[in-house]
Amino acid sequence: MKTSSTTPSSTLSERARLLLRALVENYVRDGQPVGSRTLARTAGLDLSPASIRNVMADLEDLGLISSPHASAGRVPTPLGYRLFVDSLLEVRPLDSAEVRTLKQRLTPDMDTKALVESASDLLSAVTQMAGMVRVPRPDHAALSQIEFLRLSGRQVLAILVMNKREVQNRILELDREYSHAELQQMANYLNQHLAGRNLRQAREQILKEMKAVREHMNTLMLAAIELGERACCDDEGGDDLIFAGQTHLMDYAELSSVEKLRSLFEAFTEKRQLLTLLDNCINAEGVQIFIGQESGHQVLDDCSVVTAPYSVGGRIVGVLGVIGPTRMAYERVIPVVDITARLLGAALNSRN
Amino acid sequence: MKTSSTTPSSTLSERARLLLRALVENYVRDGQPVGSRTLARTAGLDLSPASIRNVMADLEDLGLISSPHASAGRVPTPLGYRLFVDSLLEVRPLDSAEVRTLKQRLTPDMDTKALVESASDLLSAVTQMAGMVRVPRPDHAALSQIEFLRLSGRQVLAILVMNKREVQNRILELDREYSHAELQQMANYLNQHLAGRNLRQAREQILKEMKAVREHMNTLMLAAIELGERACCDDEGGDDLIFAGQTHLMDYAELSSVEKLRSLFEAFTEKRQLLTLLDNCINAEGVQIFIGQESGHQVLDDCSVVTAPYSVGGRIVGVLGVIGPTRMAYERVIPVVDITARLLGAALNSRN
DNA sequence: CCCTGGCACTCGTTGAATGTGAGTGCCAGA
DNA sequence: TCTGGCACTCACATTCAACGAGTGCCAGGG
Repeated sequence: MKTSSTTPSSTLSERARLLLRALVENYVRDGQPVGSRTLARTAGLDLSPASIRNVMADLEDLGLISSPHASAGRVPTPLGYRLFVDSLLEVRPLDSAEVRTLKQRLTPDMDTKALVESASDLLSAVTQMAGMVRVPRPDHAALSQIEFLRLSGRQVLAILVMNKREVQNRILELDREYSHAELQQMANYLNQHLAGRNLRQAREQILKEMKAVREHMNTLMLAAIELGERACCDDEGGDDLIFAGQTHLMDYAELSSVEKLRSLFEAFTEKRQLLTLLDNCINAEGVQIFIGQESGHQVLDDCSVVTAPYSVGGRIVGVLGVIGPTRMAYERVIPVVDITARLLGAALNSRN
Repeated sequence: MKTSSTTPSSTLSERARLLLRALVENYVRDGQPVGSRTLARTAGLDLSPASIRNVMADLEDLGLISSPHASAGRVPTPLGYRLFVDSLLEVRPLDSAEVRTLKQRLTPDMDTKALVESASDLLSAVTQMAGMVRVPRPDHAALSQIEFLRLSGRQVLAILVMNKREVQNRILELDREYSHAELQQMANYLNQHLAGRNLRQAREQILKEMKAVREHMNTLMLAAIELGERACCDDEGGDDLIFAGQTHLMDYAELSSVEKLRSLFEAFTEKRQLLTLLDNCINAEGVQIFIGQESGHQVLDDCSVVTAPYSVGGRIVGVLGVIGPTRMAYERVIPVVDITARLLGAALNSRN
């Protein structure tokens, strides 16, 4: 922020950096290509449009900006946005009133499903884009109680009560018939050893005790462990990405060609692509941003995706994020996604 | 089909009827206003364009057709479509190969949720429009087993196994604490008296026996009945309208203005309006058709909705249908919706 | 009386010509 | 190194004319 020529960090003159930043800010605000004159007025630098044109030519050579056509202004390229978010952007933290509002909508007295849906709604409402939340991995959920119900023959219904209120069922096909008493006995055994632990801990515990247990019980316990692993938070398997506010995307001129919308909405119903994208973010440190083609999914070529993982008890259990046009107010969206992830994690956590 | 002037049934000359029918068919096929010459060629009547123009003028006066502008052809109005479907349309039954294909995708070995989703998918795939299915009222589902699980204090988890494989949970807040033994006893009692019946029968049965039962049990049984009433098929309450293929609607020129699409898709996420519309159809005899504004919901002003109730064991338990542009191939869509409703009902039925 | 051909008229659509304005690139001078 | 000036480029809007599909109406013929 001091030298007036090139900075070592970026091979870009301070002036160029300032101009790029001003250009992105202008374009994000107004949505129209910005020309040298506008930039001369708004960038704060005391330069003539002509000088600015020179710098803009450089920026264009570097692939950071481009003009839609000869006599229009310039528009940031994905590369330009990338540089902007990486080193030019000043994330303004949300003001505390906003944070409070968010917090009110994510309170520990809600169950997992309600929390996830609320988070998704909030993301979309606050950013005016599409929100999405990967439902939390059930690992962290505290196992309150486990019970087996004999259905018929070898079929047993396993009932897991998590977090005291949330119930999961799974029908298990067993290797042989078990009597009502046997099932009861096994449930008791499991409850004794597992109640209060989360699924992960429960699994470890089971593995530890496995060897000490009579042979004919192992299989059932293995089944129970498997059940725990497969059990997915709240909803019935696979359908574990919650969207909100997709229709907001119809308001953005850059996406409003019907074909683009079509493929986007197909991706929303299909979910697969977005799931893989989010799952790749699950190990990221914090907020992660995919600009344009960076996501690697063609449907999202004209979009940016901002994601953040959220964690419970120090362990990352899910990811959330928003989808919008590349032209989005990153300096606002980033803190919103960040805070929402924290608040969701906190709410999930302090609920146990 | 005989008199050459006006028929008593409709105040419309046979010629006018034939022309209206040809006009609708042409317009539905090509999507463009149809003029007198085209009609002269395709309607089968051996008339000159000029004569046809005279008839078209009459039809326009009656509000059955209208011209988008002076020098375009004519287009059916909603009223015109209405007359068409009411008395001009010849529903061609589906050929048996198609029926077989549908049948293969709706087999009794699927659970309720899978069946409903499959039906919705089929509707949208076959018609190339949006399909929707109201999930069946649980009344018809056969209660295989009921069990109570003590959670904490007065909270009890009720577990209903329906149709041998489908599980529903509901947490009940009771008036006092019940011991494990008491709960077991009550479950046994209920199972003895209710197993195998469907929820409606179970409810009646309960009401009958109520007076004969000890006082302190009544409340729990009432709770159980209430549970049964509230219990909703498969999914967790309220979310009981399954869509498929909404994106197909983006392909129709008459809907592809972004604002129309926006409000349509908002209606899809909101669901409320469509639910009320469908719920109004639940008492209809068979296929019901809403053309344009007939639905009474502004979002659907440019759409037509074709619905049909489906039933299990003679009782109507749900409704399904499709949404598409008013300009749709009614003579094909109607039998598709009809058959799908029958097949879904049959699959649900023969599963018990 | 109904049907038909003819004709004038309407009106959207297309395409070319034109002007306008925003913005650029480059150059010469301070 | 910055700046004003100037020619140039395009997208966009406007105008205008030609076109064509289709209508409404009228007068003549079966």
